[in-house]
Amino acid sequence: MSTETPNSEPDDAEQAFEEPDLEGGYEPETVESRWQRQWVDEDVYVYDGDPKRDPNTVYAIDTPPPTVSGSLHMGHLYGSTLQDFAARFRRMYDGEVLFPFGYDDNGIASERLTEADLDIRHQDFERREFQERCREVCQKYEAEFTEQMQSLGCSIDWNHTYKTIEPRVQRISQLSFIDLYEKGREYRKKAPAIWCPECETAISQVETEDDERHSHFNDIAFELSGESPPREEFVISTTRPELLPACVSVFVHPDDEDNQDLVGETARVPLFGHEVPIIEDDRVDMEKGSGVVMCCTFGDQNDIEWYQAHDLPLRVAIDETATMTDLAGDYEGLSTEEARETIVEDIDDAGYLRDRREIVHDVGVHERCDTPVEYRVSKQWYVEILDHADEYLEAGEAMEWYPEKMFTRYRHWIEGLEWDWLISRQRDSGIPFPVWYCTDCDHAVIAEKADLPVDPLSDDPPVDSCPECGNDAFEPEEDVFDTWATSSLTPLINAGWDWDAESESFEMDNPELYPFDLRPQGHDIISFWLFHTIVKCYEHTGEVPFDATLINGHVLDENREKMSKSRGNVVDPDDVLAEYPVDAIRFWAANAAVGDDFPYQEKDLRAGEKLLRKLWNASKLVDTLAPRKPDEPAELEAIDRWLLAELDDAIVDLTDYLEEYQFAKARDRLRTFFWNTFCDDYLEIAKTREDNPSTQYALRTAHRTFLELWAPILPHVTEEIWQAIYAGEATGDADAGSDPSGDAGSTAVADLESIHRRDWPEPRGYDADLAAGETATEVISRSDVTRASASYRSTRNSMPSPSTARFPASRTRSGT
RNA sequence: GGGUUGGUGGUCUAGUCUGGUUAUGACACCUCCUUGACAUGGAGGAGGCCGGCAGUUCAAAUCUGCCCCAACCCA
Repeated sequence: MSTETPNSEPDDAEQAFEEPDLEGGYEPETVESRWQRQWVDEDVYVYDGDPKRDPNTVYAIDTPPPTVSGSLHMGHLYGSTLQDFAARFRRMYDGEVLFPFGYDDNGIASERLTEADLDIRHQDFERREFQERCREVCQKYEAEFTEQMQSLGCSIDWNHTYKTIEPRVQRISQLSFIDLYEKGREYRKKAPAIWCPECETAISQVETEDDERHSHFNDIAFELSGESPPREEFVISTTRPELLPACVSVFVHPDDEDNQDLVGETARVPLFGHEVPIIEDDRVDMEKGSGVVMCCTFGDQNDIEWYQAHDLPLRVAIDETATMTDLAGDYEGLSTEEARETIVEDIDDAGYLRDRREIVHDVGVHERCDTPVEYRVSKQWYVEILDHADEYLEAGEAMEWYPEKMFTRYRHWIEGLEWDWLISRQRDSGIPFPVWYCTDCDHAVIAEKADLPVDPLSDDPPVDSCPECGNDAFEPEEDVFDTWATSSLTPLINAGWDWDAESESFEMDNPELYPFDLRPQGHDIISFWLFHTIVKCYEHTGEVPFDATLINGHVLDENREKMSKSRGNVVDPDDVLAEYPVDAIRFWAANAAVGDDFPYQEKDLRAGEKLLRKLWNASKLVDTLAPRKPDEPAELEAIDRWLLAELDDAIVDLTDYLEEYQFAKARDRLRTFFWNTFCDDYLEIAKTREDNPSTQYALRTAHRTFLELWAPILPHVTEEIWQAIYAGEATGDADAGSDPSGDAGSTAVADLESIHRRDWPEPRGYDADLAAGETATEVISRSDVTRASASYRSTRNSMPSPSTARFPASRTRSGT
């Protein structure tokens, strides 16, 4: 073993299992991928599910599955690394851990990815056929993504993965719909909904965002009709003159003295000629334009409120593709943009345009395609949430928030809710509603739970005739669920929630997992993903689905600026991984206070590399200073007792920090103790006490503990050192380790004694001896260390025996 | 426009809730050191009016008010 030459056997060097040893320097580029492969091959992180397990001995994480819309970015890398810190710590500390992984591939995002990737349009395909294309494209991206994820070395249970489009999940999603329907929490209603004319679907409030757009404010004169009008005309300002044909009324603020005379009069819409009432309402913004405003079907959310409050008629001038309808007369068939320009010209020609000026204003756009949204009346399915808002708030209060301050965001979001949750989407790719409608009375027929998953487009309804009217003809629901309707079920998916026909109730395959211990996610998705998940799970189970939620911040660029493609400051994880060890990246990731945004910093990656090297080199030194398994002396000497007392303190602190997800504090505490106290002070002293059994015992005890304490943060290097020195010793068998002749990975060692499955260190009780600590601290003051080292040096020069000769076992064990 | 969070040596940050040593550490910088793992190491040093203004207090990075700046969330 010790005579192994670096470049022998170039032919199958890759294939053969490389026995870890401490020769030479640490080589992360080969070591890390080797362990990543082996951890997966040997099921080191597989959750050993047992429904009867005491829930308190299981630490279950519910990870939000990434949307399939592209490749891995720094946010994924950072988020999964934080989750992995928690998972690895808990696996050692608590026992079993479920760290699952999934893909959210049933929604608009993956549908648009497919269109872009294949350069096709969903409209040009049959639904089934288009869905096939989606599956193919997603599969390709998912395979790539999985590979990238695995190269991060996260302790994910790769046997426990799911896709939100797979049949099992489709069944859960449809069961969820039926359960909420039976509980009276869902309704189908014809009502105004936010509509994306590009995607041609209704969308929910959370899918819109504001975007600054250039536009024009047009001052348009309206004439008063009526018997004896108080004046001839008034002026309204609008950015959307194409909505004139949809105008249904004009509003004036009750406090607007200048325009009070208009209230109760009737106005004639220019160009289109129809007459509309002038009404007062305090929702008018008096500061904007002339203070007089027109209400249309529908320009914005105010229009909808007025439509409902004043019982106004509907005048639909724009259809689902943002094309003018016949109501627009001559303008029928034009797009809204074309109509806007043409109508302004015609209004000008007719002498009604009083002014036109350029403005920049915020427009609601669909977050997926940046298209300004419209508001359309259509028949949609809703989940009722507004009436339970208080309960959802209480559910949020019942959870632990890390950091605590993030709860405020959740509270504000709930307090600002204005719409029930719209869950139907007029799309091709997605999970279908398990619903048919009677062609006669429109009664909704819901699928039988046993038949799920179903697709009403190809499956028959469970009844032959309508239970309401006896009619025997049905029409399938063509809509599919909103992505969030399914991705809000991940705790139930992970716990194996299903309808049990025998007991006639919902049950879980792994009830010990639910409620989940931790829900990690970025702070940007608190308001919808986390919120929707709480809504769904709470309604289904009556329980808050998570004990705690961990909110991570965003990764910024080196100048603390948000990464964005347009700015060109995006850091690609592949580039970082090519240059730095994963463990060094993890060391960087542990640096931010949880919840804070923090910059990507190469110098922190270099600091991580230095630490790996230090850990490696210190391990080499320890290995030459003490036998691998020294006996515990009856009495420890003061200096050694002091070290172990300090170690106890570090264990206590570290355990507290990691339990509270304070990764940055854990990292700094351990680094300082390891580097400054252990390496700089204690190792120097230990060099002078080589044959001392007390020191040998303390050295080895501390070294093993350091590896265990570092394991959650630096899993690769600690595993490599552990395997090189300590693995296999428990049995004492000669064949501990592996069978080098075995044929590569597939038949690898049956039971790898991974450091990551060891028990988390516990204090050994040395902290009680404070007096020794006091004395010892004085002993290792700088001058003493220097003097001790110097004196050792002078004696050593006349002593021939190399330390390695004294412990031959340390060099040959692995070779036997 | 409303809300939330943050602003600490050149850079990133700890400390702020619970006021009280010389304000923490890392990186960068300067000086010295080839001491049996590590010079990608070690020892030492310089560098901060803790965003601004006012207030409370014997005492303020820390508490209060106002202002400025940045990011995010919601309009």
